This record gives sequence, C-alpha cells and structure tokens, in this order.
Amino acid sequence: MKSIRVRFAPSPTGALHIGGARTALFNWLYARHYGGNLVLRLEDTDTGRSTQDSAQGILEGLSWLGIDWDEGPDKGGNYGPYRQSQRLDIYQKYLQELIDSGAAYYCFCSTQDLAAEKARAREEGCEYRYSRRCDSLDRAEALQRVKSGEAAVIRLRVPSTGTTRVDDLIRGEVEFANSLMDDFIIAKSDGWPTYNFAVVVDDHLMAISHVIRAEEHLSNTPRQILIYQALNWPLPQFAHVSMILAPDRSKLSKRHGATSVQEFRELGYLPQALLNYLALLGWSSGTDQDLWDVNDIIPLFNLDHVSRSAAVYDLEKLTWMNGYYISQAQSELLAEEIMRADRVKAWLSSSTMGHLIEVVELIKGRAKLIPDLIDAAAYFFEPVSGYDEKGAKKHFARENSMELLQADLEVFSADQDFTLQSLETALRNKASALNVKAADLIHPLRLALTGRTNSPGIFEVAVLLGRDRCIERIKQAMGWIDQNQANHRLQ
RNA sequence: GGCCCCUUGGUCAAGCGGUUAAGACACCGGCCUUUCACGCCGGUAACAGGGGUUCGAGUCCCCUAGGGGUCACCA
Repeated sequence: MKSIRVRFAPSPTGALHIGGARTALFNWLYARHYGGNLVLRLEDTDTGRSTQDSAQGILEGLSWLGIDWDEGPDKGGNYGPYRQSQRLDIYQKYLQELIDSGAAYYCFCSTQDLAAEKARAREEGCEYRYSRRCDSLDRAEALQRVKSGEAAVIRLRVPSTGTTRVDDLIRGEVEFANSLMDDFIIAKSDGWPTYNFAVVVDDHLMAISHVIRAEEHLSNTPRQILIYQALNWPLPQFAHVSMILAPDRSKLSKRHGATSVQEFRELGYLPQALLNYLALLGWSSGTDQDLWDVNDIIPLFNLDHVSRSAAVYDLEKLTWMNGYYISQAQSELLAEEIMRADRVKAWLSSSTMGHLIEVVELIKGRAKLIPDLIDAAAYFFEPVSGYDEKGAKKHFARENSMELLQADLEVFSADQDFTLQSLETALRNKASALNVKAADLIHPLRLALTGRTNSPGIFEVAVLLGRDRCIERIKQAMGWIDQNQANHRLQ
C-alpha cells in the first residue's frame, strides 16, 4: 500500500488564518488517522509579500494549537528543501523539460500588450483569453531572444478542446472545459515559477498522496492537472474542503473581528477550544457529541464526513466551548497562563503562586475567556476600592444595612475555626437569631468583601480571603456607609 | 459576466428512499440557589422555490433563485 503523505502549504504573507488552521488540522487528522506523514511547506515564491515574520508566526500558531508535522523547513526530511524559495533550480529543470518537449513556450508579450488585449476583449464584450501570439514564434529564434536577455514568461500549451476532470474525494467528479482556459503562465519573467507550477512540482517530488486544501483551489486544479499531464506524472488524490465564512456569509476579513489564530490566543481562547471548534466546522463525527479531545477524533476522522457546504463561524459557540475548557483545565496551567499579564505579576510580589492557584481553582468555573480569570481574581490580590453602584444602592442604603453588616462582623470575629462549615453555620444561626433571612446577611457581605454583586460562593471567598482581611473589609464597608449617610444628611 | 461549488432552524450540524426531521450554541420559560455562572427540565425555530422519477423524496434528476469560489508575471 502506498503510504499516506499530506501537506499543509501556507504562503507566509500574513498571520495563520483560522481557515488555514482548519485546513492544517484536517491534514493533520488525516495523516494521524492513516499513520501517514504531514509535510509543512512554505510557499514563499512571492518575494514581495513573503516575510520571515509571517513564516515564524504560522509555525508558532500551529505549534500552539498542538498540530505537529513530520517534515518541514524547521525539521528537515528526505524531500526538502521545504521552502519554495530554495527550490528554484528544481523548478527550472522541469520548466526546461517542458520547453524542450514543446509542452510550453516562451512568451515575450509585455504587460502593456496584454493589457491592450484585455481592453479589446472587454470592448467587444467577450471573455479575455491570451491570444497565443507567441505560440507561433520560431523556437530557435525565441531561444535566441531569451539568451540575449530579453524578458520572457513561460506559458503552458493548453489543448483547446476536450475537458479536464478533477476527481475530488469530497466533491466527486468535476469537469472543466479546456476551451475555457488559456495558455497560462507557469514561470514569471524573473525566472520564478507561478503557484500552479510550483505546487505541482513540489507535490509530486514530495510524494504527496492526498492534496487536502481549501475550496478556493478547486478552480485551479484543472490547470494543475494539465501540468501533471505535460510532465507525465501521476495525479495525487484531491480533496477540497469548503470555506469558512463570516457571520454575514461573506468572506472572512479583518472587519469581522478576530480571524487569526494569534488574535484568538490574545483574546484568551485556549488551543483545545479552538481546535475542537474548528474540527466541528466542516467535519462531523456522526454522533451527538460536541466536546472532543482532538486525539479522540483521530480514529474517527475521514473525508466522508467532511461537509461540502461552506460554514459560517459562530463566535458564541467557540466562546461557550472555551468556557468549558477553562473550567476543565488544571488550575496550575491557568495560573501560569494569566501570569503573562503584568497585573498578575504584580500580585505575586506580595502573594504566592499557591494562593493564585487556589483562587483560580475557585473562579475558573465561571470564566469564558482567560482575561475573565484575571478580572475575577482581582479582589483577592487588590484592595476593594469601590462598590458596584447598583449593589450599593440595594445593599448598603437600607435602614438596617449597618446592623446587618454589624451582624456579619460579629459572626466573623467570633468564628475561630473560620472554615466553610463553621462560617456558614454561624451565619445562618445569626440570621435566625435576628429573624432575618440568611440572604439578607449574605448580600451586603458579598458587596463588602468583593465590591461586587456576584462572586463564587461567599463562604469560599471568605475562607480564601482570610479572617483578617474579611474583618477589615466589613469595617471598611461600614465606614463607607457611615460616610454616605453623613453626606446624605448634608444635602 | 463566463466557469465551478454549495443550499436542513439565527449558527454548526445528524440524516445517505419510508424518522413524531437528532444533537449542540444562541434565545425564551422553569428548577436548583447566598449572587453570578454551572447543572438539570421544558419551549420557540428548518428540509430555498418549482418541476419531474417513485407506491413513497430532505434524501435521486432537471430548472430557477440565493450564497460562495475562481478567472494575475498572488498564493
């Protein structure tokens, strides 16, 4: 059996897009499922737009997601080099082969000439197709002109009749009429191959068995097949995965918010969540399970369950998943994650990592994004500097607010054990002694301790805060009430 | 515009000729409860339209409409 070899071939002209990430993921899943290899290849022949930073960012993005590859620019392999910019001699060899066999020819038409042809076509209202003017040039003469240094591109001779059929694993058989294609350019005048040519040479030489890529490449595939045929090479299997669309069904772009893996990372999404979400965008397990560890997807993954229709991505579902993964994550890891923020670093100058982990353990069930964790942890490390406005109106402005807090103070002062159990028991006893509901004691207490109207269970909060800080904060709240009542009277 | 692909609730989607057309997110109720989340229970909501084929069509075929892709010396 021929071994399975797939590839992810981004062009390093920008960040790793979530569409690209999903393509990489599908390739990865396919390779892992069939025990094949994933090749990472950088398509950087566009010297004007490719940057080292982009390349770096893409590799980092993939690694962050946990997608690993078996061969690539950073790790080598038997089919390198894995940067197209280092393969010029290889492309030129096969370009020459096509020139020699007559399957391709030099074209000396200038950009202006071509622009004129296009303009004419538009005037006449017909589809533009290259006139094939240079097709009839004498070969010896053309070669002479090239040798003398005249700029030329190389075009493939495309048959004007017949059809080219793409046998696609996801879409089935798709036919394209050859008459609709013109003699397209396979090498630019600077000697570098165009995308369609380089991709064919590389996929063949790298022994790629399955080309799994985005649907935008489907229309290019017949051109590539023509090149395979001209070179007398066997075809790989093709599989074109549908696009990911923005919520308004248009192509995803910056105006739709975060679109790159890096941006999602900065917003506080976990790699497991993004991976899980992306896996389900276009692939389905056939079961009703939505939460998946990618490793559990590997044995199930195949192209039969990949959807043919475009998928609109839904940030809310991703966010929901992220909340799930945060609540399931180890608190140690989450603590390390938020330590990247300066605000959290400052906390640790007067506190311990152990305490941070305890706090994270308490709050992680309520967070949707990583920054939520920082926000929810803040009052454990910073003083309460103010009170939620609505909360203060509700819990600090009643006639008996002072008495209720006084009761809380008594409970806290008297409790020597200061455990979940002892505190709750004491507080509930106090409430019934005073003939009020426990909630009447709890709400002002929460506001006093946290400055907020919502928090984890208040006894858990209190225990983590410690007796001294609790007492201090209750007194602080009583002082605040005192002050406000005084102000009130003055008005 | 030509060519190509796609079309089940707002979104992701199951379904592969016979189902009361799953499930998840979101939304709306309710329960739980010290708040907020979580969780649990329940609800609203879909086969784009029209023709065929068939005893029977979301499932097969055709047309229309809509969406997307592609038509570069970008990838």
